[in-house]
Amino acid sequence: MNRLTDDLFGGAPKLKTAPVLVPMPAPRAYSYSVPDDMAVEPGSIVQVPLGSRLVAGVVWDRLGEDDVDPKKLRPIAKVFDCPPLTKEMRAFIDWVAAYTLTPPGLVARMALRAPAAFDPEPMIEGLRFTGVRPERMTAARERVLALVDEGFPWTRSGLAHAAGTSSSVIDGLAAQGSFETIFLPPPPVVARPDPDYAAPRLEGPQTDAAADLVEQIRNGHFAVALIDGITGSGKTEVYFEAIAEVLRQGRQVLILLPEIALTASFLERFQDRFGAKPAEWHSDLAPRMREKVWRQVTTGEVRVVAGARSALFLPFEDLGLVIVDEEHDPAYKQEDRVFYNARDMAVVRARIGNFPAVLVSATPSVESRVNADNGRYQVLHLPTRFGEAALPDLHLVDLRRHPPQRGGFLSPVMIRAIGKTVERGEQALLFLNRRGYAPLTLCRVCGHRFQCPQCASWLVEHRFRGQIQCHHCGYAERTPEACPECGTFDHLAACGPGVERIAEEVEKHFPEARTIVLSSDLMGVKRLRLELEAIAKGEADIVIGTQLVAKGHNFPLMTLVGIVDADLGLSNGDPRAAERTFQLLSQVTGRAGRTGLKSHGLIQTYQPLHPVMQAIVSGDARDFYEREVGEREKAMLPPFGRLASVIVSADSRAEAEGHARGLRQSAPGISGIAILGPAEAPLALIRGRHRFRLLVHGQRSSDMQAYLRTMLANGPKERGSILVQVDIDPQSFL
DNA sequence: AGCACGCCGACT
DNA sequence: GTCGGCGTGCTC
Repeated sequence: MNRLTDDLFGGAPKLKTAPVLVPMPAPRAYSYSVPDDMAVEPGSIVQVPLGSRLVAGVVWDRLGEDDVDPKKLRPIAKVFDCPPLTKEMRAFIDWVAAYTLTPPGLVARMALRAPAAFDPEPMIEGLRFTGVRPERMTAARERVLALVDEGFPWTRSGLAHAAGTSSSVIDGLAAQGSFETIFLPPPPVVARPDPDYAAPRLEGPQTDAAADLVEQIRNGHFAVALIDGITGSGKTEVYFEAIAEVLRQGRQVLILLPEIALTASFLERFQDRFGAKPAEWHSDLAPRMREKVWRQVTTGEVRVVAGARSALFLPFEDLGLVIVDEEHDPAYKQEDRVFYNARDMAVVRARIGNFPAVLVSATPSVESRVNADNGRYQVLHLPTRFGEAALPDLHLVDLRRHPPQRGGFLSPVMIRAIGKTVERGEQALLFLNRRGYAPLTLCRVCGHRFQCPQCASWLVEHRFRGQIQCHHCGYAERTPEACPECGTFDHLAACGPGVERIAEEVEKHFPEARTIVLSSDLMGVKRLRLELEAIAKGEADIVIGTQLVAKGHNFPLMTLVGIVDADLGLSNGDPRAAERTFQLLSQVTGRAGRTGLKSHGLIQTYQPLHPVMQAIVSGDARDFYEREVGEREKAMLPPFGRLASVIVSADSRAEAEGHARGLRQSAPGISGIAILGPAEAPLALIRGRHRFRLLVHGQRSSDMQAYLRTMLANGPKERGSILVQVDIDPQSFL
């Protein structure tokens, strides 16, 4: 008995029905009738009428309680000729939906993000030589027949092109019976990677780590490994061996990367090892390519996908391994529509599929570190650099002892180091994680500060563009010449540095040096790639960059890395500030020393004793992580213990901050407040329009609720805020 | 989420 | 007189 077949009419004629997840925020699947001549099974991808339009949906396992009026049932329009979603994929979608409190239809929609891909790609028309030679021979015909003699099929235009003729020659031969038309399967988007294409280049601890991973793959069960290795230690080469083993088993592999790390150089590295590129999956893939990749992933034709977080929802035919590279990267969090952290959901995907997951980072997230300490993850440690690479010498520059000149932001120590580097013909990288010229502008006459009219943040001056901009909401206006408050001209003062201002200072000290600013607002991705290539070739002496210089690219001549303001970001109230700063500074200083040249890092700070600075210069982060775990416990951030807590949710960070301020004043029993984005998975307990969560923890949750009710009742922005008391089990994703 | 329906302001 | 803004409500 087909369990999808429900007898809705007692003795009346039987009507086949099926539950279908539709791309809509309904709490459960909808019922559709199945035409007599149609066969569906759980996982079938179908087209159904919904309101006035046709949408793609998935036949689901169960309907749940069903009280829908049978008269409302509409028939499934068609079943796509496409492999059904596997049982694992369906279980994954249900799990993610339940965990993130997202309607299952919206999660399923993420797996169907390739509009026209559900029907098979059309076959390619090809020609094969029949052995029949034409009565009359010509030179052009001769050339064509010489090519086809080997018996392989050709496309009509391909053959004409290869023979240097027009396609009418081919048509003429076909009319003589020289060719038969055959249909060829569409070409694969990428060639099959060969696990034994190039021998692995492994040494020392890499060999053991790779052997451990291969062993895990051979066991073929769920397990999580954390590759914890410093920059340049060869982490990629190690997980490539795990991939090779999965390929030998004939199963598929998913490599998750933060979008920005999906570079040509990564794909080339993969190709060097496996003889073919992985298929790419990210948001700006051309639609046609997107469909092909989706299709070939479902059929198993594509064996390895390298993708951004959304690739996690691709319906693999037989996934056998998931890798999460740069697992600490905040880009894994999706904070719109469906809120999830792809790193955590990758672990869930592996558990449901009963295969290994590998998390990779030079600076693991505190969450992963805790999971490793608790024995949930196996740690593979790579403590040394690979090959020629040597770690840069790192030194703190105490800005209290070596202050910059008046009006400047670079310490004399830093300026001397830049000078020596440039003299040697090497490159210097100055890192400041702040776009624009100055983060705050004020009037020296009346004290007016330029503030965004739409939100509350300061307007940032962008001198190259002649604008002042809000980095929060995107508001921008031309830089005014006079103070809008008191009308005074020429008395507006720029406060604090941005990369543009550092460039100005550098140009003053080194007028002959070739200086370039790399900032996301100054160039598109294409332009950026060109600039990065030019820099790698030595076409710049001093590079000044924001966050985007932290990732990926290697600069062989880069022997000095200078952090302009290492303290930036430590004081913004984010409970993860120290961890983020540590990760960012590690990445940036890791840009130096990738070749044999001796390299240095100078870190300007007012807090040389801060644990982040100590961890960075000592290269030993153990104490730092231990401390961070303690701080997290105090702030009640995941992934710790089971807590009785209260969560307030708000529509914006500003609103959440307002609530936090109010709470600190009005509720003395509070022991911790943390403001979280919606993808903090274990806290994904409130849905709706609310975008930020304020997790408040106190001695007694009933007291907390009372405080919160009072505060929200009196607050000016209470609209849309709700209260929930919850028990959180932050480890529940395992 | 998407789309239709519905009720009030500036324009061919 | 219409085009079009986005508020409200519904979809098996």
